[in-house]
Amino acid sequence: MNLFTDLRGVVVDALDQMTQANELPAGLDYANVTVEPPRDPAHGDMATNAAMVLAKPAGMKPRDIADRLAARLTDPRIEKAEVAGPGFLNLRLSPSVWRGVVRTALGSGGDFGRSAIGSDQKVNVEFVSANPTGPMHVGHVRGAVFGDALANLLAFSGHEVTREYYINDGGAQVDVLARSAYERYREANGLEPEIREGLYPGDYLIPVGEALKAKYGDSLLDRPEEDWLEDVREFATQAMMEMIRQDLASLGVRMDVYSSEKALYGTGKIEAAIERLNSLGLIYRGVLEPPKGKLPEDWEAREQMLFRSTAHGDDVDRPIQKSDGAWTYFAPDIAYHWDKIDRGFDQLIDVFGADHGGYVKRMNAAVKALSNGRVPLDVKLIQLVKLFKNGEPFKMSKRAGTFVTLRDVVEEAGADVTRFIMLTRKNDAALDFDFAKVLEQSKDNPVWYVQYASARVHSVLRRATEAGIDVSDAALQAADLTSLSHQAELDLARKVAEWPRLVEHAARAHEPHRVAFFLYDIASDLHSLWNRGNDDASLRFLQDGDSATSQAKIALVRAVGVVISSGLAILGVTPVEEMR
RNA sequence: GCACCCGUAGCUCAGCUGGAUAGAGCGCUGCCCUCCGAAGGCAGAGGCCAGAGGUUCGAAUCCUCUCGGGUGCGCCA
Repeated sequence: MNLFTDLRGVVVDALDQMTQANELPAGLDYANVTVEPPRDPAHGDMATNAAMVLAKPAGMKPRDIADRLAARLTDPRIEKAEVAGPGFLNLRLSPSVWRGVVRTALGSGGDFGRSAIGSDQKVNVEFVSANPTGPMHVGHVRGAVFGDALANLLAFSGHEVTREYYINDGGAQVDVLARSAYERYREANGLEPEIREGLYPGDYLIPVGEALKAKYGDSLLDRPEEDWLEDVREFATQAMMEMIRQDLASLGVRMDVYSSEKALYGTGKIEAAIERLNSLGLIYRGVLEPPKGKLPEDWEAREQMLFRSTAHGDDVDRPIQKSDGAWTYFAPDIAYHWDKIDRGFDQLIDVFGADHGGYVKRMNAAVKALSNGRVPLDVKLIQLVKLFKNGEPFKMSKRAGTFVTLRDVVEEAGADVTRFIMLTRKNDAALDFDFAKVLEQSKDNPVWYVQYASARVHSVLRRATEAGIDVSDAALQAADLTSLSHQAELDLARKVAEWPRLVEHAARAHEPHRVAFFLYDIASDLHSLWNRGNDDASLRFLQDGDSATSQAKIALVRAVGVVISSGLAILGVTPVEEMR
């Protein structure tokens, strides 16, 4: 329930009345009728496009429809309805509407803006899914923050959300991990490690080697690989996952489910998924055309098992078995997504790095086929983050195996700042992250600016309390708000009213960055009003000797604080109460 | 060669799934501190929304093509 949908209901009711009075033909489709705040506040508080949308199907002039619609809008909340421009109907709302919004925000506390658009919707958000071969690096951070914030946003809009991590522990890379760890194990036993080309050279495997020694002593030394590979792989993978879990925790991310790729092998799940596709006539043996442009040197035509993904919108069919009969990476992925469908999710979201863009169509095709078109899959591609320090590119030397880790970023910038900044860009746009800038205390830094607003809200509450004014939610809610009458104050209240609508739009679009931008906006409005108090004493939040008026203004400030807090909660950022 | 993403103010980016005169920050110009926090605020200049067609009451947004940038393209994951 929010103001905008309420008012749309009022407009639709009026349209129905017009239909009954034969002022409109029956059977019109209202789907495109909107009621939204106009960009230009001079046009009023709300505007509806009803007359323009209906003009053609009704065979009438827009302004005629608008005039009659205006006459039927008798809801007390609407003070004035006037036709403007090509046929917009601009609505001016009673100030009491905005005061009511303030009261609602205070009354529902942290739940203000919570929506039910996702009720009965089970959503699975798969994100991070970093290979368990090392600590998380900066490239994973953005995906982790995005996925977590999106999950928060969906939960806030009523969805039942599962956060899930897919562990790629079934491929060749975990064998490489095992061999790398084995060298560190030899090192722990006093031998010289041989970190050959292709192995993981990072220091983070040294403690794993030591732990292997603690567990196995010297019993694995000088044994052929087949004797130890499986055990060491299992051990090292678990160690890596423990490290990743800790990395995620340091960012404030907690997964609900960890799914293992390896666990799909040998259980018949992959075979079952492929058989399911086969029964749909989507599996065949064939030879793919050679890739155009960049032809691999050793390319030769080979027959393999293919998935007819072109039947569901892909450009070419995709191999699910290598020519030697082993599964490609795609096969367990199909099985995994089928498993998710099977677990009853109504909606799947995959958060991938942008380099997986070529994977989207085939995954969509697979999910469409497996779910019979029932379960939508939205793959969110996360563009890369470019690190800077004082404008200079922050280099990571891959050769040395010393990449910038998630831990480095969090230790340098802090989890809150990192999370907020990562969400100040649309997911599919590249993002610059400058360690110096994100910690800067200026308006150029959105985190700081929003936190500053949060601090100001608390500052007002503290000072009011010192002045003996009751600022409990109950008291503020009961306060007489009629003194909130200045346009600047009503504008801020209007901004508060937009919060529930923004949540719904952001949730539907799967775009948590909109929350960050909104917070910046409302923070800016609060700062602006605060500053007007410098010139116009009547706009100050604390009015000396007039606790009733003060309470009304504080109620507004507090309502802004409620929005900032719940917005930051969606982003996973802790609001500050004081600037230090 | 093909697919996907991107192209909006000098710079970095928003733009509410098609609405009215396209917005914000930085930078630039000019104002504002006996003032609840000036780590700020207010105002101004700055745009052919890459380009060309199309769809319609109406396009930065949808469609087609062109140009430019990024990513990806079987036997890696």
